[in-house]
Formats: sequence, structure tokens, C-alpha cells
Amino acid sequence: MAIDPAMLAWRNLHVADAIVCDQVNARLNSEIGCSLTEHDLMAWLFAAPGQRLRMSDLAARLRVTPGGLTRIADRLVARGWIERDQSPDNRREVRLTLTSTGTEAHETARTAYSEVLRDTLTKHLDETDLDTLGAITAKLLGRLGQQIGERP
Amino acid sequence: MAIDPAMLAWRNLHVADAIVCDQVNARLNSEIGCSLTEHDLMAWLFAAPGQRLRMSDLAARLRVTPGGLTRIADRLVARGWIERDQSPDNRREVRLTLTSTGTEAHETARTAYSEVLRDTLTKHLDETDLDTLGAITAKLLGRLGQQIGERP
DNA sequence: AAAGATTGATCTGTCAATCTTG
DNA sequence: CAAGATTGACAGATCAATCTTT
Repeated sequence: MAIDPAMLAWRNLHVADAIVCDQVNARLNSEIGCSLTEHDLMAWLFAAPGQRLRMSDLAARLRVTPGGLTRIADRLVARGWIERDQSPDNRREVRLTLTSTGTEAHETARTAYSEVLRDTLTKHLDETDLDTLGAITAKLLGRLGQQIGERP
Repeated sequence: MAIDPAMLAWRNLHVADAIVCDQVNARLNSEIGCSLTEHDLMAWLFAAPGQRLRMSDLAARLRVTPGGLTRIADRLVARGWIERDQSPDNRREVRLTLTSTGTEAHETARTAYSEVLRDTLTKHLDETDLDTLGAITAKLLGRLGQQIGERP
């Protein structure tokens, strides 16, 4: 009886993700003093139109709860890397922006992040494998998105 | 300038892993009353020679710290699903085994787990994609294992 | 002293309740 | 009352310190 190919693929994928996450976190932590999640928050802000996003939008992108995002934002505000501000036309909404120090921190973090990916992925998989991996996971995400309800 | 294929593959893989984890956790939680990690602990025990493993070995397999494993084991002992015992020839070592209720719980959990994988992976990717995904991640894990120090 | 497991303090996130604004 | 964010209580793991056994 052959082992379930889905189970095999999943377990490999899951462990590989854990290992890469650990390495990224370790590197970001020692070099910049932030976590992968904190980097991702800054990356979403950096890429957003007007460098500005609402709390609820960020929570969806980072896949954390509203309460969780409040805490993550608290930490980055305390470090002086982001700032809160309220939308003038709807004072319920809180938006976040990068400060100038936050932009610098993100730039440094992004570089370190890329280096870890080179050491963990690019070094071990050739271009074809990486593209194939990207394509299959992209297909999967597309289907899962429809199934679940399309993460924005 | 083309987007970095490693970054693309990694982000897709990372998000896909998070989605599948959430679904597995939700299903195991509602149906069996356990988490993915708790299932994995039981699965390792079930597959082990003599259905018995040392704390430190389990910690390495589950990729958690010794302290973390103590807590996970505490919960499963409290549910009556596993038991602690001490090695007669080295009383520092603590080993875990499944109880009969634990074996039943694991069996139920394993079935639910497989069903979630069918709904999230097998339903959306054909056999070829799954095999390719398994092969590429296996290659990656092989290289990462050597790089890091071979998880047992 | 070192190996192995546990414990207390802490960190990060969740969940449900709450506060504010529309 | 609903939308959006925050807060308190808690869950789950980490880390460093500790205890036991070798």
C-alpha cells in the first residue's frame, strides 16, 4: 500500500515552512530586533498606496485577529517604527503608517530576509524547481481562496 | 525587473501552510478535541517501535522545546490519552506511551486529518502536482537537514 | 559536571466583552 | 444597532533556572 501522496507533500511542506520560519525569525531578531510577523506588517504598509492601511485590513493580510493586530501594532509603535492616525471622515478607523525610522528598519529587514531565503531556498533548489513550487502553491492558493472566501 | 521567484514560492508556501493548519486545527478541535501538535505527538508514539518514545526525542520530532513538550504531554496525560513512565535503566529519562483511549482518539483524529487534506489538497491538485510538490519539498528538506544538522 | 525533565516568568496571539463612532 | 478597535482573561509555547539522576 503506497503512502498517501497528499499526506507526504503536506508533511514535507509543513516542516520546510517551519524550518524557514525559524531561520527568518532568528535572523530578523538578531539583526533588526523584530519578528517575521512584524516585518510583514511593515512590508504591507510599505507596499500600500499612500503607505497607509487600516487596522482591519492589516489584520486580514497578516491572518491575525483584530485583537492580535492591536498588540503587534503596539509593539511597533513603542519602537517608533509605525504611527497610528485616525481617518478624518470616519473616526472609528485607525490607520497605520511607517515612520522614517520604521522605513529604514524595514529596508534592513527586507535585505536580511532575502538573504535567508537565498541560503534556505535558492541555494538548494534550481530556478525550475522554484518556479514549479511557486506555480503549484499559487494554483493551490487560488482554489483555497475560492473555497474559503478570498483573503483580500 | 522580475519578482524574486524564491520570495514568490516562499510566500505562497507559507500562506498555504497557514490555511491548511487552520483547517486541520479547526477540524481536530471540534471533532476530537485536540490540536495539530497534540495529534502529531500521538502519531509519533503510534508509529514508534514499542509505541514508546522519550521526551527529548519527541521534542525534536515535534520541533518544540523540552519545556514545551512537558506542557503538551501534561495536557494529554490529563485527558487520559497518554501515560508517562520511567526507563528502568536510566531514571532520568521519561517515556510516553498511548493508552487504549489515546489509541482510539488518535485513530479518529487521523481519519479527520486525512479528510481535511483531501478537501484542501487532493481536491485542488492532481496526482502529478502532489507528487511534484512532495518531491521538491523532499529535496529541500534533505538539503536543509544537512545544512542545519539533520532532525532525526 | 552533564543529561534529562520540569517549573516560573514571560512573550505572542486568541476570544469574548467593551468602548467609541456612525 | 453595527462597524471598528481596544482590553482583560486566557492558551500555548519559549527561555532560563532548577531539580534529579548519572
